[in-house]
Amino acid sequence: MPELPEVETIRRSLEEKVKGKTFTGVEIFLDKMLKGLEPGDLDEKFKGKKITGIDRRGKYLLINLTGGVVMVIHLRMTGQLLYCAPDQEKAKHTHLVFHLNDMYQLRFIDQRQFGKVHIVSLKELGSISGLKNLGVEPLSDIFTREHFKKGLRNRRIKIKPLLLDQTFIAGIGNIYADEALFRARVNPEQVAANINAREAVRLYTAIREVLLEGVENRGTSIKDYVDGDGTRGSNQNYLRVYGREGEPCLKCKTAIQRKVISGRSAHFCPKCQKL
DNA sequence: CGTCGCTCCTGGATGC
DNA sequence: TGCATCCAGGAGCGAC
Repeated sequence: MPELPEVETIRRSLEEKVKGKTFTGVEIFLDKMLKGLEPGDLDEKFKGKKITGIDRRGKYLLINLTGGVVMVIHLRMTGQLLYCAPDQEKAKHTHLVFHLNDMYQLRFIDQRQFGKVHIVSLKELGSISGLKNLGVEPLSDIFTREHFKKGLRNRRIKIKPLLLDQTFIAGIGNIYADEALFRARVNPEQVAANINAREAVRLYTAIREVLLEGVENRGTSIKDYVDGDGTRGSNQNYLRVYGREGEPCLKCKTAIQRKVISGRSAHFCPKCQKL
């Protein structure tokens, strides 16, 4: 579910609520969702730690605590992280409840149970392989046209699965990949190395645009996604290809196609995005 | 190393 | 209505 714009929206909405607050305890309803916190290190690693800020890397949320402790959270497909009043009814699939000293709670909810919360010391951060191997942040200054063009060189993989590869670029998921490819008029099955300079620049620009607009619209809420306050985003109203199979292309009226590429559904206009 | 297919789950939509 | 099947926004893992 949540891709870069959604995770960034959650980060912003949560940070203003919990920054400066202190954790007082945790309730664990499903063991496997929480990693790195044994009953023995509850006090040392968690209780009494104050939240100093929240960062984002790719689709990971990093909640920084005093004492060099970090909560690393990945929401995968259906995860939610909600700041809740204590009397708010517990939603189905609430697996972890973190208690704060303002009596409010940070709740981790995840229908499909693919998400994960790690509580680690700074020196253990490197043991989270997905985080360690993340690629460039697409909205940062070091992600340049040249950086992107270079990354395509010699890659025999199709461009769509490459965009989804988090070690290539961090934070793009299925929705924004399809939207970026449509705007750049690049076919999702195009082999990365065969993308020419002009197309590469278009795709580079499109990636930044769709992600930035996604953040401005506070994320894409198709099914489960809400921010830290439980508020839905509005970017689903502006999607041009994702979820529009059979509907007319907004540019040429050709029916949008859906095709499984590398195990993921890709949505594209067969006329505007010729191979 | 690069690429691909399978897998972890629940539940909503669809088909018979 | 009941039941089976397919599908979903992600990514780690083993196989080749």
